[in-house]
Amino acid sequence: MSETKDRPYHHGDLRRALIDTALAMLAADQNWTFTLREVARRTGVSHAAPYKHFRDKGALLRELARIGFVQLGETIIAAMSSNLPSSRAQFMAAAQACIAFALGNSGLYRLMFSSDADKTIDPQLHDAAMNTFRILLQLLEKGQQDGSFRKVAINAQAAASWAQVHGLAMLAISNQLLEEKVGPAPVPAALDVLLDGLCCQK
Amino acid sequence: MSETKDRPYHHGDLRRALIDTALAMLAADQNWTFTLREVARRTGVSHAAPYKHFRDKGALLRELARIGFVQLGETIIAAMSSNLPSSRAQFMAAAQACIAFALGNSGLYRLMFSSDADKTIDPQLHDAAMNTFRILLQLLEKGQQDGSFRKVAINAQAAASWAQVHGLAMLAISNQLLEEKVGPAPVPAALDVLLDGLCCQK
DNA sequence: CCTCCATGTTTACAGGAGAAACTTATGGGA
DNA sequence: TCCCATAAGTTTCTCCTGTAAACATGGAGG
Repeated sequence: MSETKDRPYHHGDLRRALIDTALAMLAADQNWTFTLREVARRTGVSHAAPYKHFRDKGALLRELARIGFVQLGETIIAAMSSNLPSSRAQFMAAAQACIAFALGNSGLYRLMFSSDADKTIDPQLHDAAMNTFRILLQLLEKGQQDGSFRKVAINAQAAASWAQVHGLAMLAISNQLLEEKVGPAPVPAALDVLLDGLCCQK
Repeated sequence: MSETKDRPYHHGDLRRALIDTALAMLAADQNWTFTLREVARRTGVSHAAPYKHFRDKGALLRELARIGFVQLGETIIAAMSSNLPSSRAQFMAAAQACIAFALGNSGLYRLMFSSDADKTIDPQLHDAAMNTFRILLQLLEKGQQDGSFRKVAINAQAAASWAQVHGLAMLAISNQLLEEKVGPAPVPAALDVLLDGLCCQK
């Protein structure tokens, strides 16, 4: 049959193909209401095939979220690696990179922090999220050591920072920072409020 | 027929009954994966009846979220109304009340801020959320006037505070504040970090 | 060369969403 | 007073989804 090349019985890397399709759909409509059958259909495969690679739709979503955390981590690290003068500047760059990522991939970002990406039942996802979180911890530690940040319980600072950045990202995604007539650059302004509490010099 | 009293053809206030059932289910399993049919079933009504009151499941969810915002607002106001010495203390009380509400109604709280409660397509929901947000704005304004808070663009402070409190609430809900071995009282500690940036006196 | 077994496919079924058509009370004119 | 328009429920129907089970295929190892 001439279709052998077009569609060999064994796909080769269906798992990856399904992920790519789902990622594309997620990016296209910025939500994850697509059905597993639709993903299979677009990947050109029978509707039951995905079950050989993912226990259920949730497992696929968690894998997407895991990839998202890896990408976010890379994005943040890239933003920090440019030669920046101070820890404060580095923090600002990292936070803004995170928020930019959220804005550019709002569907994926929301999925990453949604209850559909339950980290308590997926160690791999949990680890990926933790690794990204650790970037923040290391930045805070360095900042405390070089005298930029106040020497307070590191976890309180981490919780405050993480909460702040994530909260801003979510507000930014849902347009709440524009609609309410916040100033021209609400994100750095809000981050400055936090950094004023974080940094030694007022 | 003897059933007239048990189940009159017209329910009386089915809309309210559906909301109550859904609210109960939301509280019971802290998620909103229930089906509309299940809600109808438990309310003792045919599966199509809810459509007379809600366009679809989303409409019901948004109404639940709206109620949640009203309740949250009342909770916060109650927490602030106790005689507190300073604006800083009042802010702390309001923030902690918000986080306590989130912990005590994690399903509802997550729904309120999820994409399933889309504020851009539901003016009533949007207004309810805005009203609750306004409590924070007023508190910040008062704090700036009485000299407690720095006189910075009010919206930057509001965005920072809102993001912070909401972020902490989400972290608290998903147990991320305990698992990562944060100190004994991570929430006030993190809020102190923010308040240090907010307040005039360091 | 032949035979497993991972990877696909087909078939089957229990629900769910929602539309349409039908039924029942109820209250506001004629 | 009667009567019917209408709001509020119900029944029925169609399409779709998730998921399980049984079957097919072909590539890699003995």
